[in-house]
Amino acid sequence: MASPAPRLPVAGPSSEPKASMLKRMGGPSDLKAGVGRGGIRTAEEIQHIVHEVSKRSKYFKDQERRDRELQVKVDKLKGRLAQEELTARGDEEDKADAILKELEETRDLSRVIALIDADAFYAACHVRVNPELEGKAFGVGGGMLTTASYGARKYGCRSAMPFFIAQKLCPHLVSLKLEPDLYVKASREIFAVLSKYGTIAPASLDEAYVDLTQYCADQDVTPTEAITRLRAEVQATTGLTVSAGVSPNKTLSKIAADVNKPNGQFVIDPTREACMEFIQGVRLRKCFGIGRVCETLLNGIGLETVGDIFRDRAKLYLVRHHLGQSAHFRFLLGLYLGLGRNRVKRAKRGDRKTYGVEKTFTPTSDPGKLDDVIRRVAKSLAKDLKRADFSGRTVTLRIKHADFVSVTRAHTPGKNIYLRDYKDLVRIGLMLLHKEIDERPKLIARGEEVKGGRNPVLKARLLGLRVGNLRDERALAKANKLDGWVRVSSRSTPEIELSDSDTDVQRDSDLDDDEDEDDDEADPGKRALNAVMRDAAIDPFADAGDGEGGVKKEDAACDPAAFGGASGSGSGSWMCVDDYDNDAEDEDAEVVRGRFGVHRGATVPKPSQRRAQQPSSSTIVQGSSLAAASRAGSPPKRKSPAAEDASANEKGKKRRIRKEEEEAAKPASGNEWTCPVCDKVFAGSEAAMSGHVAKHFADDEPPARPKVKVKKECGSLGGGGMGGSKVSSKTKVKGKGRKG
DNA sequence: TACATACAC
DNA sequence: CATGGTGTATGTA
Repeated sequence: MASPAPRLPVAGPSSEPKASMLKRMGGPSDLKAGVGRGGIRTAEEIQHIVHEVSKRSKYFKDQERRDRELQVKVDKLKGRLAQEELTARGDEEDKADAILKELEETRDLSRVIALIDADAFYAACHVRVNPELEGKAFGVGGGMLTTASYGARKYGCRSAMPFFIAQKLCPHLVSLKLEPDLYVKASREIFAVLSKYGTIAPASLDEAYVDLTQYCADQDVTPTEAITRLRAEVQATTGLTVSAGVSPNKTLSKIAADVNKPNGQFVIDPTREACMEFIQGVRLRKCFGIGRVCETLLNGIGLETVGDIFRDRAKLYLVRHHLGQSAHFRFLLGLYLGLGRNRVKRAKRGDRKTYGVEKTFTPTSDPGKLDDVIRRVAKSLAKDLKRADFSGRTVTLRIKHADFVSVTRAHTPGKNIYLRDYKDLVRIGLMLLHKEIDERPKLIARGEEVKGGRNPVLKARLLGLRVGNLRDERALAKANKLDGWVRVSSRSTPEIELSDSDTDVQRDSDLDDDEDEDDDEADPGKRALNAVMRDAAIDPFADAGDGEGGVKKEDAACDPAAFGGASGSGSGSWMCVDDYDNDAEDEDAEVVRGRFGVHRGATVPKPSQRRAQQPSSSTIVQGSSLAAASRAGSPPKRKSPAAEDASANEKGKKRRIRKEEEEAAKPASGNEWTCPVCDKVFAGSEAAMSGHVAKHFADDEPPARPKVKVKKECGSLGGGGMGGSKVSSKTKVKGKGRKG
């Protein structure tokens, strides 16, 4: 901690901003954002402006809190390191070297993997349709910028930046409305071209991995020639430019794609030397899976680049159990070696684990408004589940308090109770929310810890629901050779009546007017596109089981084609399926695999259960039991708002709450649009849309022969971490279906 | 199972 | 005035 002595106050009451905060608030030094080049404003200027505009916001305060907590972590880590060094045995480097040697043996330079990334994709899509925009400074999206054109980036505007801040940086900045159809169309065009060069794995609307190995062999061309042709063809046929990175694995290609962006490429030769040389100087933050926290921790003990991992391998070894998941020792060593996964494979329908919807609104404490948000969210989620034909056992409520601190609360009605209907979701969502609201004052009175400040009245800025422990109704139906649609849609409805008497659901009808664009029949043009995409994306039989709805556990456990992905990453990981290719499949190798095909640590994740494997005879929802369970757990009736205000007063807090509530619970940003594939509504986020729509593309893949799925694998690194994955070695399922 | 955190896009 | 939404993975209890 030793924070620097305060400097002279600069304009206003604020003291000198901390460097970590400047960085946190998205200064141009954020390496991940890849800013730089040809800026009109200096980095300092941008940071200063952003800081000035941000510093009094609640968001900023929250970021400061996180920053402090992170500093504490760093200090702790430093302390541990110092302590470990006192008792070090001196063989730490040897230990690390032994692992390096082990990892080195898994190196596979045989494949040609490319990562293609469109340049300022959303902005480019607009320019394509409206050439006038060329060179102009504009942003796409309302409240939050989804993308900034290169013209705007020169001023420091970046994606994920709130528009009002971007405007401070670039006063003449223009904001364009999101037009999803535009992006989806362009994306499909791009992917269509990519597919001509090999199998692809979309990571988002504008990014995909392509396996060029076969293409290079067939055409007898070098990787450089292949990627040159590919990029030229994309530009010629779509009018959009893309950047690319090519190397023997996804890890390196991802980083390489950034090197000559925009409209450039970087190819790493398939030699150990080239791979290692390339990655040595790379800043840790540039590596997939190393986020701000991990970077900060590593910086704290003196590492800045990938090369430093080797230099400081003894240090890393000493604190290997305190690095957090994202910086797992083996993962870092693998990174240093330039290893990475090299299989390009699309995710399947069955890989999905949760469905969720969340909504931000202007912070409110009004119980009625909060209830309404739950209803809206539940409605949207129910629609998603129905359309996708999934149901789930666990419902998780997320509450983000007004101060940006969030909590989650989950409920699983019962072992065999699978939910998908609106009323069930609302009931559970409201139950969880009310419990939270009601418990809060008690906890505070008792002096216990609570998130979101000490006010007994809960004030939220976001509510969301997520359903997990999914079951693929479609696969199930198919496996049972039943008429899935009939069975599914008629089943879960009846028990709803049981809940109709519940006080909470009475106002469901209110909902219908106020929201939801169920108007599937709205825009004819959009409808046509929907149809096309839906057909392509949601093959009713895809993944439904090839006659085997469930996968036997043993099979699943041994499928090397694990769902791997970069772990920690959300949608990203989802698409990056696979595992580091390694043909040396023996027991020993198994112990060694993990994120890079290397298993980290001693923990071997257990094969996760296949959800489609439950006996189909179970009903989707056992109506009466659900209703009963729900009632049993239902919280006492809530106090009136007036009573809650009274509590607030006790606490000494004012009642200006009233005022705020007037307009509360309105969407924070007016920017809403609908996914052309499934009609899901978004609030205006490039990433959300990207991740979401890309999944439809992922689903697109036809069922590969009898396939076994696995789960767990993933090695990841990320965020959370990386997990180790375990892949078993023995079976190489290259195709043959197995199963008994 | 329940919850918190980290990460990606 | 003011900072999103969807999803995955992991550790820990």
